[in-house]
Amino acid sequence: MASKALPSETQRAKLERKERVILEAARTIFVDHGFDGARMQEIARRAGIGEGTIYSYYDSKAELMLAVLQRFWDGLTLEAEGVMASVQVTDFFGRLEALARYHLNTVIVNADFINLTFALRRNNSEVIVSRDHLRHYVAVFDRLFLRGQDRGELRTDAVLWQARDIFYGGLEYSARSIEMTIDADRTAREQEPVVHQMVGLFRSHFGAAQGALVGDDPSVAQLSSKLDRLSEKFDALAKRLG
Amino acid sequence: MASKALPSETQRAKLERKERVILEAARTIFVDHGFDGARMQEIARRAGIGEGTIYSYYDSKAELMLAVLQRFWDGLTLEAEGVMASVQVTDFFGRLEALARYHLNTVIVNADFINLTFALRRNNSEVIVSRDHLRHYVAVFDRLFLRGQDRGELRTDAVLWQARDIFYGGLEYSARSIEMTIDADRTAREQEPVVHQMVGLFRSHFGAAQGALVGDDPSVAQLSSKLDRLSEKFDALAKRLG
DNA sequence: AAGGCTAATTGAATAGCATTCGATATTGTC
DNA sequence: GACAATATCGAATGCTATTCAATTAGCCTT
Repeated sequence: MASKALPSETQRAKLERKERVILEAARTIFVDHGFDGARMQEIARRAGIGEGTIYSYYDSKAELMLAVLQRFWDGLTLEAEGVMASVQVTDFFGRLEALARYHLNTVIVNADFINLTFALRRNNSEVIVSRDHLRHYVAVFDRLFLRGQDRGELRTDAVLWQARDIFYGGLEYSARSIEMTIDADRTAREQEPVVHQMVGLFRSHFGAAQGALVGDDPSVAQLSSKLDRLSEKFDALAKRLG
Repeated sequence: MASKALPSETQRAKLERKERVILEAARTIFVDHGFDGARMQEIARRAGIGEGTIYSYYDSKAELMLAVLQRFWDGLTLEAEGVMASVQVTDFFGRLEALARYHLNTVIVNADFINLTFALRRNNSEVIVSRDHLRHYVAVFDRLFLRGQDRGELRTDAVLWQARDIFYGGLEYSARSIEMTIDADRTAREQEPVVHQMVGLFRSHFGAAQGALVGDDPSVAQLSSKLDRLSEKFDALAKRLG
């Protein structure tokens, strides 16, 4: 029985290793040539196996791509969680800043890949990308946000998914803009302003009263000045009383 | 000469009509089946012409797609400009709301198509989608924003492209979320909250001091309670005075 | 350790599709 | 009406994902 389990374990390990080799090769070729530009022959050659062998691991090119994407997003999720675990600050906005910085940079570096995620969606009507990996990835933000609400740093009436859409949507679009201008006017837009912009936006729009330091919020400034005036009147009256 | 120009005019018109027919057919097939799923044969059949004829109008399937996209975005731009022209309100936030409502709805209705825009980008390394039509489209927002700054409704230190990325990025992501939940939990997320959220966000984050009226802002609530306490103290003092 | 059984691997054969091209039809000019 | 130029056609081409019959490697039994 032991002699049965051990070789089978080895066999499994071998298959898994080969699977990794295929995924690695596929990833490289897909990134270099895009989905349609990638040749199954080249992927097979790079993985050091026969063309047909790939099809005993994945049913089609699209599914292979899907597996590559799955791996990619899982890696990102792990990295994002790592960032959240290692960042020193404990307040919501500090952690949000770290996440925003990580995400923006990631999106810029892996732009091709992220585009492929959405490109695949429509390629074959049969194959629709499972959105689970995306859900899993954005869950990092969700946890942070809910914790922020629990700790009273965020408005309790703020809607999670609206905030999430602003966060990821804004950063993704910014990444696109940054890319576009880099090769358009050769004037690279910087990432840091985008990060700070996003954090500032969360502070002023989703931040709770007590924790928020909304120095630049005009409506607060307005009320504040009114309050100051009232305070002055009060002091004047108090002084008159002696 | 006149006899020369007139028939040539007719001929040109004829060709242009045929071109429109091809584009119309291509659009339908692309929307139905996606880029890879679309068969040139089917497009030809639908347009009522031979397969090869398409290639005397467009050099390749990708370029045909490009032409379809161009037409699509130009149409959207015109519509968006129409919305801006016909909306009654003149203040920035009112107009922004109209634009946001139009854009969100458009993105949801034409989701497939908009995905195709970005999907094509990578398909063949030779064919890279011209981003001009996108630039043209977002220019509607740009004009509105700059006008808002001129009129003193927006902070003058707000950066146009950052605001633009938040606006379009947030709405696009929201559209995706809305789509996903519609077929996931069958609980349709509504569009209106997203629109109001976006306008509120612009008000609190990009709005100039004087114009902002953020009634539900908790930081305001906090100041308000301070004001109440001050008011009580005031009343107490006044009573002491008799 | 040999033999047999199962599962994995291979690459040549198949099939689907965009694109090309020589032949055919249409249009415009005199 | 005939000639030139232009537009149209769809069968032939070429490229590539996918299949499959043949071959090999792994594992178990005796």
